[in-house]
Amino acid sequence: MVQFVHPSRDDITLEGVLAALSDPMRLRIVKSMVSRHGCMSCTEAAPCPEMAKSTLSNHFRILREAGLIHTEKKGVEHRNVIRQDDIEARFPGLLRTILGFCDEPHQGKD
Amino acid sequence: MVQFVHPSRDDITLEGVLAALSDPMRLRIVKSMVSRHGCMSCTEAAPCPEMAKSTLSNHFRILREAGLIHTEKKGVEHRNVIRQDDIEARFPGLLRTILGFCDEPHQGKD
DNA sequence: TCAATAGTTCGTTATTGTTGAACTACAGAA
DNA sequence: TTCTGTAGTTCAACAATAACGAACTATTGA
Repeated sequence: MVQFVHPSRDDITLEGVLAALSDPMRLRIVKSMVSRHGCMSCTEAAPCPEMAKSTLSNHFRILREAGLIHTEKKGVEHRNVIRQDDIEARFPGLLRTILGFCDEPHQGKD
Repeated sequence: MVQFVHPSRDDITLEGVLAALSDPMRLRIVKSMVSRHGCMSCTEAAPCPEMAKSTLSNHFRILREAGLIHTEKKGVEHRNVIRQDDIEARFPGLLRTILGFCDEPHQGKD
């Protein structure tokens, strides 16, 4: 089963986005997804490996329901993409501004 | 007594600011303080009159400890000012960007 | 079919938010 | 000075949310 809830562009709220990004772990998840600019599985985007799977899953659900990421099933894993266009359309400059201030996590920009 | 805790400019963190602003009530408090651009007592800046004093007090404490506002005692009330310069120095454009998206609360800009 | 992998859901525990009541601090009046 | 009213804070209780491990589902490959 596992139905993914994705708000439409217009249903993305400022409070929702800020609340989702107010958690350091989620901020790092989003940051690495933006710098990668492509799909990432939940495990790939995990900010630290010792985090419980259930906690990670919860963070992705929050990001998803805030409209920050789009998730779809691809085989055994979930492919997550940042909804950069939607966020930009809704709150121009917001994501860029916020992410510009947080430190690079570890991504190698291969 | 009542010692106010104000982080120094450098101790203001992005997560702290985002967490403080991720609450709709606090967002409205900050918004009205910015548009007023002057001191406001806690009661003046209250987003809705039916909110419990203790809740309001807690919101102001969070904003204060996040470095968003500066509070000082003035007679029987507390004068709160937004630390716009500090936030701007630390995270240029952040406050302006965020506040630009949230609706005007009610302030009449007298 | 069986085992392994990627995530989700559930139940428990810990942390945080909300509220009314009691408290502190100050201002003005008597 | 003392008394009263006002502005906020602190405290204790309860409610909501977050983190975790364990059990579960779905898919892949042997």
